[in-house]
Amino acid sequence: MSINHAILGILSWKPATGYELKKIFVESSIMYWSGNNNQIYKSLSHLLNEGLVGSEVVHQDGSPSKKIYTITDAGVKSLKEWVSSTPELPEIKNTFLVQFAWADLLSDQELNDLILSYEIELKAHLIMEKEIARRTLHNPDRNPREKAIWELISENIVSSYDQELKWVQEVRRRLLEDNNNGRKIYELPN
Amino acid sequence: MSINHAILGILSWKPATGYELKKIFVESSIMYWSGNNNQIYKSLSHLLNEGLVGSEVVHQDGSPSKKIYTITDAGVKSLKEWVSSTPELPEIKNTFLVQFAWADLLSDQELNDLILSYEIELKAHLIMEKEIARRTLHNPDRNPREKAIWELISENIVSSYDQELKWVQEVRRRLLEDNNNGRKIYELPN
DNA sequence: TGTCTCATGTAAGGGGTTACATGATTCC
DNA sequence: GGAATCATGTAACCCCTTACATGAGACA
Repeated sequence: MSINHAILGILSWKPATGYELKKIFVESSIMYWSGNNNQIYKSLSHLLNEGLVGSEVVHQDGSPSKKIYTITDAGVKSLKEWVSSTPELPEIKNTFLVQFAWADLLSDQELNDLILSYEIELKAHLIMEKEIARRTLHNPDRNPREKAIWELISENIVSSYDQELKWVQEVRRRLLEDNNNGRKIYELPN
Repeated sequence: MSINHAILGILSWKPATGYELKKIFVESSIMYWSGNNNQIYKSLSHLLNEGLVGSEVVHQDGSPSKKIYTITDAGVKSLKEWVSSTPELPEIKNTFLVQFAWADLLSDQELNDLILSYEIELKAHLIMEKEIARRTLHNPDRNPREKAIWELISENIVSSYDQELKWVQEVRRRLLEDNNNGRKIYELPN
């Protein structure tokens, strides 16, 4: 998938400017990548060339002029085609796991610090995701089917970070617990 | 993190050629991205310039000559620094969720097909990941701490795909179950 | 005075993919 | 005869990030 599809999707809700699209991307949990000017403005002019969106320039006094983009029938058709195309697997790029893979280079103290800082970041992020989910859920313009869909999307995101947090806590428990009194240093699983 | 760190990590186990590195990347679950020639050979010549690896050309008859890369002391130092640096959050780019966000454009039949094809892909991938995990685990060259680390890494990966599979099954249950007999169409959670 | 919001864009560069090129040997 | 393995590399091209440029009005 590319940013083009995501933009068509957002424009299928309502017309928007590049600036508004950017805000939606940045605040989104599922499309947070792509939230930068370069791609958005490039993609918009590309979609315009392809006839998938139309644009109208609106002059304002006080603020700069803006270009409002609207999805065309061809755009809706292209969006629907993409939505029903065979999905890809999620791409999980967890660089902490790569660091952790060579964590035996570290002392117990350094390893503890590493795990702890990951845990702290995860906790903060999880709170943020829950807040985004909470805000996303009460949107009155949705039919019951759409409501169910967005509920499931939020559950997916929150539970993935939640699971990662549980995992890192398990890591700490297994690798570091009782290191100081020397009873069971590396407790292995059943 | 960049591919440079991952290459240094692999070379910290034992010297290797670009070709061997590529195989390790491709077969790996945590570094499967980056398994392409372009990056590997570029990165190797960059690491060589920086003095983090050394190389030795070995001529063979029957096969092409190869360059065996070895990590230097500076390389080990740089690796250790990176390993103990503050970790990043995982980057999850789940394009299925973006498709799913606009799934209300689809009929029940089309939505069912979409969900089912995602489920099938996930199942196949999960089997593969479990197989990789199984093979990864019995490595005799590891001390107890390293064993525990790799066990935890495998658990992380398998459980993340496992959870995704459970989620998609829950999606199907909530959105599509009993659609045909019309009793409860979109059952909402408690 | 400085920062924030609105608003559109460009420049430079890193990261990553797919495909191609070469060429001998081995296996089916 | 065709594909796979070993082995190094290049070319063209997306995707994506960070930073910069411009410029008015609002707010502290």
